[in-house]
Amino acid sequence: MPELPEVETIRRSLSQHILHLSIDEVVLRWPGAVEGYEGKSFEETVKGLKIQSIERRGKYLLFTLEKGWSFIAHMRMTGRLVYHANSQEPEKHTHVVLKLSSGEIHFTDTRKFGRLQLVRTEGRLRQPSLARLGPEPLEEGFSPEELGRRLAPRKLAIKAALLDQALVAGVGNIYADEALFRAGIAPERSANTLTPEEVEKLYTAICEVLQEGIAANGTSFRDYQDANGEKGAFQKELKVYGRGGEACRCCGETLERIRLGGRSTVFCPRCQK
DNA sequence: ATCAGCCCCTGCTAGC
DNA sequence: TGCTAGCAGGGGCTGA
Repeated sequence: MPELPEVETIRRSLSQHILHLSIDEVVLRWPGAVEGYEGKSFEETVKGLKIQSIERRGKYLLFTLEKGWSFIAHMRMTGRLVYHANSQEPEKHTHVVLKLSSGEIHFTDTRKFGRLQLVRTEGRLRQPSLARLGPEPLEEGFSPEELGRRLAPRKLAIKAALLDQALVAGVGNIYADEALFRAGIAPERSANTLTPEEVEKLYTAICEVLQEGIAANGTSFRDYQDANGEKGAFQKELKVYGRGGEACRCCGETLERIRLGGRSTVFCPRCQK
């Protein structure tokens, strides 16, 4: 599940290879993987355009092309963007191949939830899903005070609140569970019941798990890999995610697994209050 | 405005 | 062994 650290790792690894290369040919093996263009097809529109930059916003990757075009990629659950220096046979679930002036990018997604969306560069940030994103947690503009202001009117479970991309961008199921464990906060707590001290702890925990996640090149729990096909290492650091029924690494208590916000949630009933 | 619940999709696993 | 039901989940959408 690519979350902020995984998407950032993909961005960095892709940037090593494809900046300033041109897209010579697009092979659309499953048309449902691309959306958002008008008139000419995705293939015709991006053909011949150079890739000028790759940025990240939340869990989205933003590719700026020439002539005022950009495309936005979202991996959702199982999406991968892998660079191959030499031409490769597409895998079973490779939906889009971008053949570049040197090498090619394969967009592969088993569950077909991921998307590439073509937009005009200047309208990109007004694109609805990007426009509603909350602050970048590792940049200026996110602080304990800001987090507290955003949690204050919310009555839903703090775990569900952290998954809301409008609250803070880029946190998903793995890092939400890990951050709540580090902060010692029970996931079912109503968001608006956190004390200022707890909000501060949560803020610190979110920043730490994301930074450590990036430093480890992400978490490869199931499918995730970066643009070089490399796995991450943060799964070794996970304290609660995916460990329901096992012993807490901190106190030995059996970790509980519940559903919150439609997502499986693991926490320690002794360490998290 | 907020929020719970459903849907999309495939592969894996538990259970019979 | 071979089948099916259940589960995994990000975000868009619907309806309360």
